[in-house]
Amino acid sequence: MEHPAESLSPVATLCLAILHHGEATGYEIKKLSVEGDFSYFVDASFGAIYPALARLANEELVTQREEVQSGRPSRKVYQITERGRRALLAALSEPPGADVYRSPFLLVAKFAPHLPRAVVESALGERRRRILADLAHLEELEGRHGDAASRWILGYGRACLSSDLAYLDANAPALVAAAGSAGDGRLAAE
Amino acid sequence: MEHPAESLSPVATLCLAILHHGEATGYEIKKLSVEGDFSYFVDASFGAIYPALARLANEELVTQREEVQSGRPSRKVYQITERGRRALLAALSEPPGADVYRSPFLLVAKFAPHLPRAVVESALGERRRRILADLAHLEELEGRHGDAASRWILGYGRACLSSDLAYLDANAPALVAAAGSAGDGRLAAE
DNA sequence: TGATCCATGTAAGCCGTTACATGATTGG
DNA sequence: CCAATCATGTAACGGCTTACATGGATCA
Repeated sequence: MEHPAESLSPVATLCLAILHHGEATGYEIKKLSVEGDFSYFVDASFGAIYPALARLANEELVTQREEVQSGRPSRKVYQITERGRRALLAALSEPPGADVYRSPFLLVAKFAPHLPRAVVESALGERRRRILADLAHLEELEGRHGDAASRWILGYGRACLSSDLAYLDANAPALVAAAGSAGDGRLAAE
Repeated sequence: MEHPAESLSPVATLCLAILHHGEATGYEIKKLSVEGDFSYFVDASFGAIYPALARLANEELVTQREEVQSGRPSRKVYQITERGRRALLAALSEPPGADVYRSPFLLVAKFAPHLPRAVVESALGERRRRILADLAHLEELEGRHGDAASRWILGYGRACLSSDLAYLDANAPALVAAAGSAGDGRLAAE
């Protein structure tokens, strides 16, 4: 049960990255991956995390300790091992894959001339709301983070979101104006 | 063979979106999804596109015409139908999913203190190169696009990439300085 | 002469989501 | 009293990637 580790899956990498900072349960890893400062990497579900942790334990990249609790289900607390640390650092040392940006919103924007004004407006509004929420969340995270690298990446995120918001605010009216300008008969309207 | 369309998969949406602008073969759709101005939406492979087109033809959202060529394999040219247009516009009319940003690079950045300087430097350099390439590519696309909506989304992309680059240029030295500052024994070095 | 472009498709397999199963405790 | 939180896991299903199979034409 000790392969040469054969490179980690994204979820496994996430688990090790989080455990590098301290022990945690699967449940906590999930929360950190969604709300914490790892959400930019992968956004994993339980169905992915639990099996990944089991595999990591099998390969001895993590160890586990069971904590029986009264009233609550018992929790399995995982710790990263020396081998785990090495595997993580090795994975991070090889050239990182390209960043991925997928935007359903931009597709809507591209089709603005073919869509009703209301649809474009609500997509724009929803997007703005989300950027604002992310920004607020980011600033909250910035409040409670000491190490330089964390502040660096949070700053990165803030820079991107800010310019994003600026473009949106400056150019939303233009997109709304373009909406519905192509004659498409009557759309998906009922 | 005519279900109520039951909402489109991302790849199917991509196909319809491209076909909305004019007929194309599976091969061409792939190219446009990688190089063209749809790459921000999904980046599909042949193994995803061909079956998707077959399904769309089955649901009568597209039609196909076979063009026999001498010397070359014959090509299947697809056209979107009225039903296809309606299905696409209906899909785009419901609230778009959240934009996704996944960054292996930021994970490397977060672990900078635990990684050798050379690793951090090369990740930073690679990222810079990619942003520059994307920017150049974007400007090339901007040169040959008439409609307002296309220019809008290209401008959006340019704004994001520019601020991205600016942050990188301003803050790369700080990250390099932080590299290797945590004592990790000897890393993944052999 | 060897890589790349054109061009379609299938099959196996991975990786992950969703839904299900279970159930006490705490907070509104 | 109802919802959410804590907590782990399994099973089914889906969608996409990768590799395979095929092969002439063009370009360096």
